[in-house]
Amino acid sequence: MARVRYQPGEFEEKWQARWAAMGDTTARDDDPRPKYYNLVMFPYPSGDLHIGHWYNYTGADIFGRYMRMRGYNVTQPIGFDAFGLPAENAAIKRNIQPRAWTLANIDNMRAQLRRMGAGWDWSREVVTCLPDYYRWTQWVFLQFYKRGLAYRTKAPANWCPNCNTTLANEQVVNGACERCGTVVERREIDQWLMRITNYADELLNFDGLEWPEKTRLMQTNWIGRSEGAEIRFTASVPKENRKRGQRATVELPVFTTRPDTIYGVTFFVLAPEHPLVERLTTPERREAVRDYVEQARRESEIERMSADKSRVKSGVPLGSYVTNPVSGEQVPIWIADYVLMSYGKGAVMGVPAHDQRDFEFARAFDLPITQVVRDGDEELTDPATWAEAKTAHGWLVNSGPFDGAPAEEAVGRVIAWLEEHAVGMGAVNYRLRDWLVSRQRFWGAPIPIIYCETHGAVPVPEDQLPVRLPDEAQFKPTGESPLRYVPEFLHTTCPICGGPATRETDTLDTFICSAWYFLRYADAHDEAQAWDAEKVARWLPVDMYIGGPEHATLHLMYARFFVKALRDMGLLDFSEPFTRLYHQGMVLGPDGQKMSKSRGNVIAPDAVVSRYGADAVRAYLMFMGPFDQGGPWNNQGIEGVSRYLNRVWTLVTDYVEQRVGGAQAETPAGREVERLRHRTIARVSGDYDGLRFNTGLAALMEFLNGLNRAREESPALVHDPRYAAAVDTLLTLLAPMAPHIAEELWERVGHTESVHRQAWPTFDPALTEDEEITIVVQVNGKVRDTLRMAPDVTEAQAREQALASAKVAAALGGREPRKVIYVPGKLLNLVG
RNA sequence: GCCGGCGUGGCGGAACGGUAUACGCGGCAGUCUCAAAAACUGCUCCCCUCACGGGGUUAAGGGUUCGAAUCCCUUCGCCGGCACCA
Repeated sequence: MARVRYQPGEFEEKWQARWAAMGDTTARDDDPRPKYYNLVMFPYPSGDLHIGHWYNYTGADIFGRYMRMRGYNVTQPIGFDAFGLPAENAAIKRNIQPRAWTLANIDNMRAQLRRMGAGWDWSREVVTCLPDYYRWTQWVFLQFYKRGLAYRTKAPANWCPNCNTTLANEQVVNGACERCGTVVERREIDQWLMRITNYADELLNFDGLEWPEKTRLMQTNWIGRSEGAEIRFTASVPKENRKRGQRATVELPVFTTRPDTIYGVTFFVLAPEHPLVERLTTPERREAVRDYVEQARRESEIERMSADKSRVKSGVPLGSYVTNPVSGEQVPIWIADYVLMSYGKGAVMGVPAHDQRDFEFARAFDLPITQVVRDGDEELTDPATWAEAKTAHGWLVNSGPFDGAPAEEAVGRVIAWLEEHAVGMGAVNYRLRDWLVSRQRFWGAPIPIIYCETHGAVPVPEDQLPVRLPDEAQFKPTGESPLRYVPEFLHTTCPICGGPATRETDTLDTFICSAWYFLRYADAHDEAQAWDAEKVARWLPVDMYIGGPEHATLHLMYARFFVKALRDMGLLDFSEPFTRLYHQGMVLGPDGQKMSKSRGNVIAPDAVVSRYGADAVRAYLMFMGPFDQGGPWNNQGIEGVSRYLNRVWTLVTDYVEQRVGGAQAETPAGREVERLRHRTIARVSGDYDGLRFNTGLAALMEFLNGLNRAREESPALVHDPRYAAAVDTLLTLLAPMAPHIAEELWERVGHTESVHRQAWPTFDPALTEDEEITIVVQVNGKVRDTLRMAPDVTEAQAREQALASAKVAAALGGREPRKVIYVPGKLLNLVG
């Protein structure tokens, strides 16, 4: 008789349709069970779900299904992060509109997401490019604007000449555009920023969060908190109205982490872009300075991204001098591109003796080097003979009133002096910069601001939102937003005076859309407000967030900032969006390399799903290795997992066939089956809790192997109710990982209610142990024998048996054990 | 350069400080078959031994411990992040 084999194609889609009709994955707000918010990073609708999405979402779905069986009211919402550059680039390339391209992709990806068999809560779907979503993105932006957390300024911005837009600091990688790799330029333009720096300190606090250590560290380093002092140097400059001979004093503050080295300042350096450069330049230096500034502007980003950071320092003197407010000394002012306008005050006090970069600069231009810190009682040597700066903290020398101040105190004493004399203060500086959010592109949420000649920048009244994107635009590489060339969009009237006005034509960074989408999921279709406070209080914060680690300093930091700011506006009553965070690893191509079209090593999910079924793809992805590690795809690996599912199929269908007729009766073999069942429940539960799906599946494989062996040895097992329980447990434990086959077989076994509605099985710890255990006997730490004994064996009994063993006796060679280590139920070590 | 992570069979990977190599892949042998595929069974870290058995092995070296893949130190290699951050 031909056996009916496991053919997932025959039932997977049937169950997907039935589950949709059942509605179990649609979480109700009024469900009395405890809530569980199981979130995945929503996809960008690029066209197709790729294997990385499958990996991410399968792990999340297994966890969500598991939590549902554990009795939680789980929501696992899904949506689309639908604004962004690829749509616009596709529009340019194919001469279509971004909206049509995006919405078609979304339709396709919805079907692919369903084909995973994942328990999505479609009732909460959000699509960020639709007006009923971006209306509220604009509203959120205006709340930030009203409180001064969104502002417009003219400042140097990262400009990608290929994408024709500005970029956030976080989107610049090694001086190049994160998206296209083009070297980023600096441009002075008006732009919108979000005041994330207000929250720098609070963002450093991760208390109560279950986040990967690595991610917390990355954010911490990105924020880059340094403690030190602000010190105000002064310089004399010609008065701006240029009355002959009249001079004014300007302040030149610096930030330093080493105020204790203040007496070692021998020069002063400004960033080439520093606003006071021109005024501080003497006439005879004007030309050289202008050349250097020009050169730095042209080359800086390219040069600064070059790997060789030890390149020779460059710079030119301005011809003028600053006064050191502590020592009263005058030192020359230089500009040099090793000083960055974007960090600190854009100016540094040059202390070549105790800072390596200043040291190199002084060497390059023969500037004096004065030692002001000594390390213990060492003899002072001539700094001209040093190979590098002495950066250790120590005792002050050559430092006027501070001479002899010890390491611990020196910094504090100098700061106290600065404060007392009102020329500086203790200060904290951050590497983090405000978040630049305006993009000179079409396919984003329009910034809801109107410019009026008399009233300036005026926010669009909230009841007039959304500011709709026009249906069509022309895409030309002008460097300006295409919206500028849509007259119906551009021209409007001032909300205050009704006079002629123009709209802001930049759109918002898509990271704004994704910085609050997890709030909208709680109340996705509210037409009256961004979210209902009660619903958000019901569902937030997110209990589990699973997504890639590449967003550590982007989305994950922006979302934290948004939640904290919205909390301070009284719009939320919690401080952190994501309680538990988990990063899945990356699926590599069969060659162990990152998948890419050019390498030809891309695995298309649709193709493998049609060949092996969704369950096999899910299970194989999880079996590949630890979930946070990912690994190379192996075509034979999925064969193996598919074979396993086939064996499950065979075991259960055989059982259904063979149990017919015979009377129910316990068999001796049933005892071991029952123990195996309990042990497996314990293992799989623990593994699912910890997202260790690879070992969870290994346990399920061992379970199946054990059941096959037991039934082979005692065929009467099929009539033993403990075997029936084992079959049920196998399917129940498998259900989160391979939901379709589990459901199909569950029905074939004769159950009428979905396997996914079953309570997660419990286990009795007493039954997870074998009736007889193996005690390892070591002599001097080397294994010499193993003993089969009762689990409650005492040390004396174990010792007696061990000494009776010939192998042990031989190893001991007649000596008496000097010491005996006994680990109950596990091991006996005889030390001779 | 700085910060973090990781090195275990031919391969992916298991191992509360307690029998290293679970589970799977691949390979070898067998059952079934006219044959193949599928399915099933057994073997499969290295060395010595026909065997019984013994010795060795978690990148390399050292240390702590009755006992180390696991903890500590040094070196090498790979991966990720940051990078002239004052």
